[in-house]
Amino acid sequence: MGEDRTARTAVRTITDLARLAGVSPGTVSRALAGKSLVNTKTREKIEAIAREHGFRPNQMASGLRRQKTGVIGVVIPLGHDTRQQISDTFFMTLLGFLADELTLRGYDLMLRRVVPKDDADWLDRFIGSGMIDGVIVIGQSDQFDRIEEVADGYGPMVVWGNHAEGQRHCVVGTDNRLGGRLAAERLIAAGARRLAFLGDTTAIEFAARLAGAEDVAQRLSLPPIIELPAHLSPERASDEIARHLEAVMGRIDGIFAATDTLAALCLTALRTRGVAVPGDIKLIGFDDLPIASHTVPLLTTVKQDIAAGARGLVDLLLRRLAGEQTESLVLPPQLVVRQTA
Amino acid sequence: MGEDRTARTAVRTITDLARLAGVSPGTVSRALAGKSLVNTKTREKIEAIAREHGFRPNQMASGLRRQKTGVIGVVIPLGHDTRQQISDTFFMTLLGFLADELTLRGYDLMLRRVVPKDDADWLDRFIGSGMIDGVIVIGQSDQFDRIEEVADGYGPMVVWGNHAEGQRHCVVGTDNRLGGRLAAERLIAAGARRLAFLGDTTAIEFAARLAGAEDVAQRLSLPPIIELPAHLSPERASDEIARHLEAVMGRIDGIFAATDTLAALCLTALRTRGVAVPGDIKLIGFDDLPIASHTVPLLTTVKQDIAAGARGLVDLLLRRLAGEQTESLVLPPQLVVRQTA
DNA sequence: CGGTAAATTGCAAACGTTTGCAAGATTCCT
DNA sequence: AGGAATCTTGCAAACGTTTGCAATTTACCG
Repeated sequence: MGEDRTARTAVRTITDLARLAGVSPGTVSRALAGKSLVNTKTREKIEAIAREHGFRPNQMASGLRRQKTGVIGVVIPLGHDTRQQISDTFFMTLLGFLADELTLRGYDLMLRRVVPKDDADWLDRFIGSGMIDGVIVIGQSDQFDRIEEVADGYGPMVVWGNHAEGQRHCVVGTDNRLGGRLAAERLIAAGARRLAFLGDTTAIEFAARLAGAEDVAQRLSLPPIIELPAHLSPERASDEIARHLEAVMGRIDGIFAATDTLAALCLTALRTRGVAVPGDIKLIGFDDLPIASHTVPLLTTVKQDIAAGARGLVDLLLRRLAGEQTESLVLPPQLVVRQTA
Repeated sequence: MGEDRTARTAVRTITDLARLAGVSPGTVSRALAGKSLVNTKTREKIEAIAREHGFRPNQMASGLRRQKTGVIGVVIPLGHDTRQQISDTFFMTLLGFLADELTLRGYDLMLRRVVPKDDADWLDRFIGSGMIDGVIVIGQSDQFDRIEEVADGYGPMVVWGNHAEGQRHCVVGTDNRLGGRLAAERLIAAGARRLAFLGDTTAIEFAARLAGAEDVAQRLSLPPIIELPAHLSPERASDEIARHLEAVMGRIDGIFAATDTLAALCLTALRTRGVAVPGDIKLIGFDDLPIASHTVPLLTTVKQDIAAGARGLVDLLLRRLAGEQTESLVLPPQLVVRQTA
């Protein structure tokens, strides 16, 4: 009964709590904030009451007053292909690591997926909402210019993506060009000479991967790499891949897929038409997603260190929040040789 | 130059904007809210100025005043196995669909991953933060009781997971028991008689799947199903699976894996030891993740409709926010026959 | 014990928005 | 033209915290 009575007293606000403790709201605020300006005994009493009633301060009010929210925005721009990242294991895994890393650093994560094409204002709207202290953009998609503009006037932003000479926004990402070189070199070491690149190069990360491969092809005076554009969503990609193979079969002996997902689809398509891998065609992917170690034959690929990427993103963002100027962070990819090349 | 001057006038608050428009803040608020109480001409003028200066109202302040934030919390409790869901494609895909669905309905998404073991207070803390209007819990993990308690005093919560007789919290999920039946029936139809279940049954969803399979085994007077517990993270699971196979090989001819991910690992392990699938052992998974259509041989599995699940979660939550009482939603799983059984 | 320094508290004004109420301006009718 | 009805607008009080400043209490010292 007595317990009932105390439990019944709803104590939602710091003022309720203050009344119960017989002090002023200000004191309660200070006590809960753990500042040293309040008497130890008072603090303990207040903490006890707070615990007993399960009191939690309203973060909205706190955020408004302090002009900071403790929330980091994470935004995934869905480019050309709206359905793109939904199936994209890479981005989702990165998101998982980001959530962990941010939690660890005491921040909450607000997720937003946007379609820039329908909503030119996507980035400013998020930043201007007053809900977030900083923003992490996952993937530049085709929004490089928009991001550059924003970066001029807004500090606490870090982007996952490709690093270009002289760009103004702070980016974390794999050295895609180097990755492309590694991939091409591996294909060639495995005996391939006439290469194709599978993937849509309007995404600048992919373009950079192709460029790296082309570096190698040129250096060795191989024929130019054939581009085979493909969407990332499995439904669409399957057809596209089939058509591409139809067209180029016999003229190539090595395929560099922009993504493990594409590589896996490609592998299936090749098997369907009875093409031996790596016998007739060598194949290499990118990312080293779980799927790469489940295909038959096992997929040779270029690994991105996703956990390190997430750590880098958060680290740089928090340093920028603290007012620091930060350079971009370019992570080295790593060749993982399995069976397809 | 003129443009420079106007652009320079920082207009962050509704009051700034009011001053520029020569009206009171209240009028600006009403104009921007699109209420009909303001003169068309005034509204247009205000909207023009707002657009010109890229004004966005502060959502924190708005949220505080209106006592609603337009944000839905999504929380993933990491149970027994901390690293669990990070690699779990299923949860991540669900999250992606949730993000889409919430955006569509005009809500933002706040993501939190918690380790209940280290933080008994995880759910109340999130709810009491004042930052969210409602919460979606992805996966009951081993927190069924905690969730039940909270459900008694807090309406706007919907949980992804398993539905049990007479439970008090509103849940959306696949009929796991039925799924288990479908799986067992398929294994048996393919010729298996001595079944094993691969997965950790302290997760109640998995327990229900096993229960469904046992229903069938009992009905047909087959020997009891052998349990092979395994973690979900690939690193740990591989070893565990290898050990399990070592122990039971020759005594079973059908494996029901709790998850496609486990099934894929299992398939690899079986190939390593030269066991023919489906020749010597039939195998079936659960979920129908992308990986299921990339293994060799292709994985037979029980499909969960993730998109429908996300839609259901959001729909029920919004109805609860509107004050409605809602029943749980149980989705039918669907057998997808491929090559492993 | 008087007096100063330090520690502790209360007061009240912010943070930026929304909204009930009432005042002022228009419109419309007779 | 006079007055009621309807539109528009402004005023000011919230929403729940935090924090500078000042007032009060306590501790300390000679």
